[in-house]
Amino acid sequence: MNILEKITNELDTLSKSERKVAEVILSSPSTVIHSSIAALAKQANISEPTVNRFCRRLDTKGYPDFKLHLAQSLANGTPYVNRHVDENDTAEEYTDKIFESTMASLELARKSLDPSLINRSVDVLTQANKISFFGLGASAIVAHDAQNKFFRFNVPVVYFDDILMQRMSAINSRQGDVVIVISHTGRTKSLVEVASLAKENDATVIGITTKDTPLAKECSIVLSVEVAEDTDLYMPMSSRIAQLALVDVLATGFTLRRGSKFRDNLKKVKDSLRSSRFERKD
Amino acid sequence: MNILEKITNELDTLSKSERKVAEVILSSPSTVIHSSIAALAKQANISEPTVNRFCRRLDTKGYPDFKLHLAQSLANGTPYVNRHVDENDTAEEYTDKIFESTMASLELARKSLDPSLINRSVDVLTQANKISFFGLGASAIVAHDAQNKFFRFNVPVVYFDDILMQRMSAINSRQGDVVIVISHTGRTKSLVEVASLAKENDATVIGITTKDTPLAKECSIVLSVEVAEDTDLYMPMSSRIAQLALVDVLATGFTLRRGSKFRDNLKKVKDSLRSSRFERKD
DNA sequence: ACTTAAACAGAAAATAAATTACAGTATGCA
DNA sequence: TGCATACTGTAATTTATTTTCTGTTTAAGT
Repeated sequence: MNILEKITNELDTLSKSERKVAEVILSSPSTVIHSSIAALAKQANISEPTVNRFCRRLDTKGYPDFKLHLAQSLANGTPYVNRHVDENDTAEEYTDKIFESTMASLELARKSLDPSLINRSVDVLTQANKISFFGLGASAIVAHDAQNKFFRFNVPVVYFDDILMQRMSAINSRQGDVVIVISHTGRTKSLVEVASLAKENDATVIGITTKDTPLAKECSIVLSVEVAEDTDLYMPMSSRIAQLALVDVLATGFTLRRGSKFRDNLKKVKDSLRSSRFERKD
Repeated sequence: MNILEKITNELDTLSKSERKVAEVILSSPSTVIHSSIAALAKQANISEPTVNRFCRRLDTKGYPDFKLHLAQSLANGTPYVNRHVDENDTAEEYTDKIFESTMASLELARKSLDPSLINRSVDVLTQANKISFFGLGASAIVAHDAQNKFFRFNVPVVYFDDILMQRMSAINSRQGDVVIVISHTGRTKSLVEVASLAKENDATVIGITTKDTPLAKECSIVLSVEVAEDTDLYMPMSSRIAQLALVDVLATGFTLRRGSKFRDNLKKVKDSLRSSRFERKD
């Protein structure tokens, strides 16, 4: 649908010169929609017919038609593509890029999720005797957040970001318990061990991780969250946000499954905070 | 903004022939974006220059530019809107809705941010002697995450989600210290007090919060993150994700400001984790 | 009702843009 | 090494858009 995504997807089927065109377009799509084919060709240092061939390869009728598609893709507020931050970006530029990349990652994550697995996870969670969330580093934050959410449901829930506590907790788990292990890489040794321990003790292990990883192998259910690599600045960025959104999904699924009476509970929890806050004047 | 609306609005300022053009366009805009100026002129039974004049009257540069605007208007308005989860949604439905709402919130948050304030915040952060992140509840997670990030920069950074520790830390702050206080509502009493204490002790207080709130009043810099209300299920959802994205922005700004040598540091931090992970086979 | 200026509309010319046809060059494979 | 296929660019062609200019209509003022 979105032509920018399409360009990104087909980058490797393009020829050398066509890729130059693609790069120019991806780097500043909004400029391109106001350029003639000649201007774009010059920008990319290639000839005009190459631009035309590029357009056709993307199943458009020609350059004007391509621009139309591009304009439509841009119209949706934003091109949600991963755009890399550049050394000389202004605050506005890097802010935009980060937000856009985050949105692009969420889009990708959503597509990679399997609803039937989410459904099964929610099943398992609603029937759990105890729910544990384990994560380390950036994923610890996600686990923490998950606890914060599920705690409101008045179900037994714990969260640990300490590997010893995680091990002890895993060893004490039993059938009917659900252990959710969160790790983007799926390769953190101690977490894989924890998952394995929990599994040996008959807990249901749900992994929020990347598929085909050592951790995924230890899980009863793998909720695989695909995320464009956060290579840029050596920090986990999009991965944890996608994981958090997934936690929201699970929590929402949980409340829906529990029915409407249950939701009154949530209101009570929320209302309990009132006295800790300054009143709103309006 | 939307050119179709604009045409409708300006119908009466148009001349007779131009109005014919307008009518043809309004009656089937999607055909028009694939028509040449000649085809459209013929359709409306007027001459080509008239179409051109019509386009200019709508503040476009000419016919091709007009088509671009039209195409954008036709593109599905806003793709990412807040869609409320419904009682009977399937897993797929509520997953999609939550992800989309999250993306919509990010979009909104991005628009509401003032780049110059981000720039100032980054300035202040790079020159800080000490950086502290404070939050409670869902915002504690954001503060925790922020610590996790800034810690990698090898700068003195602390995070507290305990109100006593926050108070003590705030009282011990001094000029040159930066205190970042995170609260979606901006009305949590103890956090407002902490901000106030820090301010009295000459720390620079940056608030990640909503504008025009008691907390915002206590801050030297307010990074206001606008978020569509999370009323649905009585849980903070989009707000914390937008805050996290903002933390990413600040962290990124920080590394950019510090220059390229500095980034080698980050790589070292990342590499230090290697031995804790299972090797990748590929 | 007539005059005059302004706005309007279209024909034709000029310009600009996009596409095609073709030819040279590179690339990979036998 | 030779052949075939796929790329790429130049130049020619076609198509599309814009400008200029001229005749016409419209409206305001006398």
